[in-house]
Amino acid sequence: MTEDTAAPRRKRTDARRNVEALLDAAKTVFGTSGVDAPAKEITDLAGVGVGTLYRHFPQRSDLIKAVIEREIDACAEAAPALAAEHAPGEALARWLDRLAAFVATKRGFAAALHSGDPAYDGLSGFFMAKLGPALESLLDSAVTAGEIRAGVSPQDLLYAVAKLCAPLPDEEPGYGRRMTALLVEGLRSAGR
Amino acid sequence: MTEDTAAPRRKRTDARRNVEALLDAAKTVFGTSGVDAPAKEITDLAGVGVGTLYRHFPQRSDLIKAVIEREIDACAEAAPALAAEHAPGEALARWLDRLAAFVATKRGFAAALHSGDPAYDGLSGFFMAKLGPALESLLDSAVTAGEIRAGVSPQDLLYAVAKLCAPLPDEEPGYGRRMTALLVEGLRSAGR
DNA sequence: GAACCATACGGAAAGCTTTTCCGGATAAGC
DNA sequence: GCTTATCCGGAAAAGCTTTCCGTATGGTTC
Repeated sequence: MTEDTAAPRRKRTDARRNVEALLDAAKTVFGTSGVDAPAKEITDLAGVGVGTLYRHFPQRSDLIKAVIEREIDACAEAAPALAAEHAPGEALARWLDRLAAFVATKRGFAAALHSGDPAYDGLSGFFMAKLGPALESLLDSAVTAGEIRAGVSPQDLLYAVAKLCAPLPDEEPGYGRRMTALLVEGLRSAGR
Repeated sequence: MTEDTAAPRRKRTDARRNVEALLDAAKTVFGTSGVDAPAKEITDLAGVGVGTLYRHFPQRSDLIKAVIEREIDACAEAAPALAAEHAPGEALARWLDRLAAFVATKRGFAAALHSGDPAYDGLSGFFMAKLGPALESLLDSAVTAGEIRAGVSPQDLLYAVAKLCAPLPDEEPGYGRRMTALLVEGLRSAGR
């Protein structure tokens, strides 16, 4: 039903450029001032008017979603490279570490996920859809190589890491990683 | 340094009544419309003007914090009763279940905790301060009774349950509890 | 390379929410 | 009952997101 053959027109270049500029600016601002930073700050950094922001991202949450989805994509895309460069078990460990770092660093991600705002309902689905296959492939390889016990669901592991590594105000550093390790330990023993 | 002896005057009764009404109304509204519900909705339900709300809770987040802290208190206070009525291991299990239910049910709690807003910085500290001792006592009893292995830090366990049970949009029901069980499993095996 | 027009831009204004302010009310103490 | 510190209520201020629309501009066509 999608008519990709009859593409009527290409999107204007300035429009595409502005979208990129907005995403870049938003990523920066979210990093420095948090996801609650006023939209003005983002448009100023991007050198663009507010109207332009809302043309491309009708709601504020759309921009946040887009920034996060971009980073999830980057995380998923890191898997093949790791699989090619390292032994299966090592590749899995490194990827999980990258995931943990992403979740721990991007405070806005945890905030959006737990906000309860319906606008972000699709986010955890996207997270799962993109990262699930990536993790599954790494997991399968590790299991096949006998470096990891079978019986671990990629879905469960993904959520668990995402949740455990979400940063809390005054928690000791390294908590997320420690707990993740403990969880994997549990999964191994639970695997019988 | 606190001069509780020289209490100059008692807080007016209507003031205290309004604070209670506001907390009750807020709890209800947060439950039905979420923590992002407009303040107006709360003051209307409490039968009070906005000015009154802001007199007692200078910032919106103060009200949210107060509601959450109230529930944390209730959770902590449930521990002694459970300890009195059940065997140590059972009491621990039931209390953890209550904690899990609290975290899973009160979406606003997870949202506040992960929001990144400095206004909620003290919240995880309060959570730990109130619930840590409660859990520690239950844990100690269970360990002493030989029903639970030693080597589990109350702090780690508390945070882990809080994080794992925080609800995500489309996650399967029971995930939090399943993961918590897995984690305890891991802690047991890690206890050597 | 000029003219046309669909598409995109910018920023002013509207719409909501939170937060402040202050004249008027009312418990508490005498 | 009178006094006074404290509190109440809601109107106004402030701040943010979102809408709107006249203007500008990239793409296409001749």
